[in-house]
Amino acid sequence: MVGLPNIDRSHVVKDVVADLLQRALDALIAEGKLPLTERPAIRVEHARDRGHADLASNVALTLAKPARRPPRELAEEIVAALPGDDRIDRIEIAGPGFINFFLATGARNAIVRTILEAGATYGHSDAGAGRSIQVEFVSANPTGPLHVGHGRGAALGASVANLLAATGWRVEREYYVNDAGRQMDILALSVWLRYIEAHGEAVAFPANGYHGAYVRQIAGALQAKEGDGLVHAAASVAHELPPDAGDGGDAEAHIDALVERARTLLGDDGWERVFETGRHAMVENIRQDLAEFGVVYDRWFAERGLYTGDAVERTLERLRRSGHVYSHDGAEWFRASAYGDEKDRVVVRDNGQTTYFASDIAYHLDKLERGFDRLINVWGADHHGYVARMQGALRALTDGDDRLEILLVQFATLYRGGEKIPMSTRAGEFVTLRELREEVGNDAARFFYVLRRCDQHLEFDLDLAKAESQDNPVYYIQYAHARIASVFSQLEARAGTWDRGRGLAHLDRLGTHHETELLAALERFPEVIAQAAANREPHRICYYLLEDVANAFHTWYNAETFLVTDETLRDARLALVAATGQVIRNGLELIGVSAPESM
RNA sequence: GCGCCCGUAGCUCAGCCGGAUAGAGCGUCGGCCUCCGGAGCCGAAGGUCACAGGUUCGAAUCCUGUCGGGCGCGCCA
Repeated sequence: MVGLPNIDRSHVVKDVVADLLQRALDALIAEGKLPLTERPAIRVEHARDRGHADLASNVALTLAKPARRPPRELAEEIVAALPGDDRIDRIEIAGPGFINFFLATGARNAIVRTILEAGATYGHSDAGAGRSIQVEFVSANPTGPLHVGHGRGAALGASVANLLAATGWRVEREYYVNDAGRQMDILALSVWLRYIEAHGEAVAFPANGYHGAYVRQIAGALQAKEGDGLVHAAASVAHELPPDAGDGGDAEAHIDALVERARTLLGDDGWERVFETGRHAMVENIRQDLAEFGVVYDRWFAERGLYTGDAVERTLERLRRSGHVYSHDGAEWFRASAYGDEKDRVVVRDNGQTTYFASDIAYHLDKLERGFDRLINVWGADHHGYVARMQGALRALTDGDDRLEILLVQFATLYRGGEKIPMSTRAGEFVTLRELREEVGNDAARFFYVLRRCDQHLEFDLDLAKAESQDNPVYYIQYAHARIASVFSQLEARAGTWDRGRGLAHLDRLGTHHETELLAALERFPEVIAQAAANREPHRICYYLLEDVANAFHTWYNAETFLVTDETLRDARLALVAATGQVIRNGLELIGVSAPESM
């Protein structure tokens, strides 16, 4: 993916205009008419309101101050110095000093050829210049199936990764498997309790254990692998444990004691086999779930690996040496407050155990050592309290370099029949990603998840996502694509063929209002991708496809017949139809949604 | 109490590295139409951009404060 070709943009009218303005300014500066020391950056924008213009520039406004001239007067002078171009019909100066360009009919037609020639790469660019970037996302603890909240992180992370790849970054997608903590011990314990329960050794299930049905399934797998070799009598398991919450005790103390008991009864080897069965089953469950969702990783990084080696200790030692970690009150602290965090954070507890934060720093040091130019983490918004310390740690490890970016994803709420679906992790009310996918389909799920900005709460309307009507935005876009395929099969049914060369040779036959609108939308695609990638905002792709492309296409389709008898006109229109299909496919690809030929 | 995110049309949301008369879909109201692909097409009404200051030639957009909503503030993971 390194060295994506530089795309020739001489056919993109917006760039043509920017170039003309640049030349006009250069000329004025050379003639001494503009007292500017540096060459100003030119900005040309698509006019929001077509009544104003097709393209507009505010250079005269921004230059007014440094040039000490009234903006309108400046605009007049720039316009007078503009070289001619037959793609521009006329130029006006409006409002406080905008230079408005009205394009000649057909000025944008050349984009059709560009799109058809670039095909699947149309819209891509090389802004990333082959630099490397790692996107770490989802990274849910493998203690249960993914739920709908994780789905949003998955859809966002995958789409952002695609956007970066499309803009010339070398992207690596990674899942950090938190398989080393106490929660994993509790999963192993839960599995084992269900396993002995299936052998008639029922122990009261702990309040803080994992109650989900999937635990019994894993217990079944354990049974298949181990037979009854790991069964212990219920009485020996429950013997003299501190009381659980239901018996007026402390749920945490109870379950920790149960874990210890299981370890003792099973021995290191037996415990490890139970643990590994649970870990493996859950990681595979998640991997499979995501793969079905179209989310595939380059690497699954196991937290456990940090402990089998000396990564955590090595990281701490490095921070101690550089003075970022100090001892206090029997614990060791990372000097997070030096990097804008509210306070310093413990990395080694007074009992000698390292904290989760310590292994997270070690993990991120590992990322740095792998040489990524940039790192992106996608986190649930409930983790925002960790942003400052994590970025602080990264700066401490890189001498102040700001290489880690964290995208926080707000919560998603599901609605069915206008009613909010309650979402707690309590058994029964838990909505998994798999259930959601099965109900609305992968396409709708991927689309709705990234439809909103990630820092916006998401109201996910299940009924709308399932609707086969044009109210459903995914359907509306996919329908445009299917319609395009249908136009060509319709042509075939009438024993006609599309002469692509003739179409491209007669693009000047395009020029109606609807065609011009559609052409303008297609021309904008590379900018939309560039901006979506730079801001990590895949929702822009959704809105672009929906409001700019699909809408313009449907409107055109409804207004005009493509399959006319005039062959040059027909072939030119079909070229535009084909180009539209290409842009829709490319856009949907970025957000992981399929582009069906028929629906 | 402190910190982060968000307050835009009746509803759900775009627009936010400052730019002209703030947009879309749904809903509401009024007209057409059944045509390559199926309730579709065209149009209208509807907004002090939460509020108050500030910066600027120009603010929904940047800064400060207030109010409202969400989330987070362990030697938990």
